[in-house]
Amino acid sequence: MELGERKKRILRTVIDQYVKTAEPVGSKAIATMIGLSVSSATIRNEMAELESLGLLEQPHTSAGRIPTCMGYRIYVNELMARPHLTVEESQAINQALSVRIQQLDKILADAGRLTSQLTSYPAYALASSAGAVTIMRFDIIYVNPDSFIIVVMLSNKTVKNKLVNLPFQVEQSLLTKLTTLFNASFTNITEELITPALIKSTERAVDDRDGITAVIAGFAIEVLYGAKTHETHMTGASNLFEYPEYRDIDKAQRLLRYLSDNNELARLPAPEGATEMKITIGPENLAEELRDSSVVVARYTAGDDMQGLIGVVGPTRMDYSKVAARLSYIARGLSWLLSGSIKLPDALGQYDED
Amino acid sequence: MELGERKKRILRTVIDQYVKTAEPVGSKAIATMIGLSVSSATIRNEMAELESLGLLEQPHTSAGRIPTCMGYRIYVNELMARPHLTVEESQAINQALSVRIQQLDKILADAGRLTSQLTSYPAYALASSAGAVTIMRFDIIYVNPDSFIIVVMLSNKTVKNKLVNLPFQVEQSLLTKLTTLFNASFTNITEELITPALIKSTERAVDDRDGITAVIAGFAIEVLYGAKTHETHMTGASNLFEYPEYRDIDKAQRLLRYLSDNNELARLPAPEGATEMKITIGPENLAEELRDSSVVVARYTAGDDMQGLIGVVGPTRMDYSKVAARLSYIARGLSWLLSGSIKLPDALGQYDED
DNA sequence: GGTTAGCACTCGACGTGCGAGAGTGCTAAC
DNA sequence: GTTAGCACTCTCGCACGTCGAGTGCTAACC
Repeated sequence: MELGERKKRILRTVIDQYVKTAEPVGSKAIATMIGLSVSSATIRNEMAELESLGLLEQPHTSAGRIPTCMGYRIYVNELMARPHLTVEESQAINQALSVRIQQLDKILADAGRLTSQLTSYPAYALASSAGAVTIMRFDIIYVNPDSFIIVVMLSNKTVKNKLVNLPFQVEQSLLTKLTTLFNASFTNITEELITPALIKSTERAVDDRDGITAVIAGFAIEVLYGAKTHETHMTGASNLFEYPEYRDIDKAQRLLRYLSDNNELARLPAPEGATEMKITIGPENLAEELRDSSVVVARYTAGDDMQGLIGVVGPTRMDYSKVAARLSYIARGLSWLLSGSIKLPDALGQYDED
Repeated sequence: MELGERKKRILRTVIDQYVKTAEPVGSKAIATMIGLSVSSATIRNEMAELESLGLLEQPHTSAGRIPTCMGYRIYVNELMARPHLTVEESQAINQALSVRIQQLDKILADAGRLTSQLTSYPAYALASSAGAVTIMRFDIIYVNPDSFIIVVMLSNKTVKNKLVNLPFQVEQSLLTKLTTLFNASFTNITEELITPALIKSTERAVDDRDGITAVIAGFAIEVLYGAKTHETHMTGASNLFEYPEYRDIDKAQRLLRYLSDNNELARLPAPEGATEMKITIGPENLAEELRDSSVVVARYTAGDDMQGLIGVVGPTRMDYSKVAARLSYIARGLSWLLSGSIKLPDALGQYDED
């Protein structure tokens, strides 16, 4: 697609203006805004051509023009300004992210909230582990005769625990024996390999008649199962209402319903290959519910196995350049934070697109 | 408030009907629905009186009547049917609750989702611990020379852990010494009592020059801090749009924004004293955002220290009797589940009001 | 005294028509 | 290639008239 310089300028002006006002923009308005000293009639001719190229459209005959999804696509790929964050903005993000080293889920929720606040669009964050997760080690802590704590460390470097209360007493020596056996037989295997047969044989080996072996094995299965599923967070959904495109209740409802379904969230578009960020505009989205919305999503990494996405959903009339810049910065911040570094660097660099 | 039998019957019919249709109900409709063989004119006279008592109102001169908040109050206190759940319904709830014994937060999220599904209103669940939480025991698990796991057990019977990776090596003997010391000095005290001085003196006692003591103490503080704050969950917000009273975008937005603020959720009405359930209608709510909505909330208990609320928010035109019955059942189910019982009883009993 | 039929009245919902305003496409001149 | 001018189109908001539902009131009835 080869566009003349002036056409590009007009397209950009239409988009920038439409993003701000949500009103179709007319030739006269552009003529005054654009630096060039040409009349509105000239602009009209250019706009008519842009329309025949499929980049602009008219909602009805006598209104101004609005960008089509293809127009946004050109804008995102070629035209969009790449605003650097101001010092204040990046400091605010750094500060928000570095407040407290917490569990992954809390960090994710915070990052989502932060993103939503900074962009004023709904934001989502999700984490998933790349490969199959296994248990790397078991520890069983004897608390008192009728309770103990199971601690397991997973291959993705997370630790889970469970407090078990028994309606009867248990010997500390049994727990010691079980610890050894579980570390020998239940580590480095996936959930499916924890079979009833394996549990039974372990039970017999320690002469456990109370089902304690089964309790521990059950916890192992539960933890492995939980690690397979995605951790998702969604914030700022009510921001949607700020935008006139969602004044239509039914439209808003459909999108909100879609976004509050965690399974659907996990299926949202993701950056491919080595790219850091992906922008999906309107009908480019696979999900029916998103066909007239856009998604901007950035990837962050957390150690070797974990990786996640943080994204923003909004109308196709989205301030792509602002959102992309902030999202990119936050994703990098998350990567820093989660790869174990304690402090954020002063500058994380700026947003570069695909 | 002494109402004649017929007036009560009319009020109840108006409310039942209005809850179903969201349309003002007229005298003629009532005359046919109600069993009594009286004409619409009689009903009109009765309704005029009910209006002057402040229990009904007319949205405009020539429409039917709708209940006022005071009308709902009377209904809830005196008139409302107490439907028992059908066997299928209670079985569905039992099954959903007993699927899997998980962490508290997961259970809460599930219970919220369940409530929302069963009532088709937005639901929230929150847990908070009654008294001050302290740490009851510390365990430190040596994993390898540069990492270890901290496990703490809290007075509210929950267990938290953290995996620590060090940029240097640590002696197993140091960790053993620290375990003893922390169990001696950091148990049974609240967050405020973990002072820099206490940390410093522990550090000196074990000759720790690498700051490992501070890491462990930091985790203790973090855990105690986290235990103080409320765990809140909100589900099914998009259900709100089912109801015509929230077709007004601004109204819906205000409520949604309010409900997505966890701090505000924690301040919602709660049952007082020994009552199990509380219904707050329209202007009875303190929060401005809830002035034209209603809240039904039930209490559940989990062991000695923990207690929580599970509630539903919707229009004042709410099916109070259905919601109350389901909520009560679910709250009891939660209490059972969280007090350690493995299996739900077949019947949890039925809803009794204050 | 409570109940009922009849009737005039009120008010919102809905459809229609009309004028204003904005912005366009086209044509002819520069 | 650019510009001014003009007729055209379409939306939006407003006013108006009609329709129907439901009421309040009055007078008659049991």
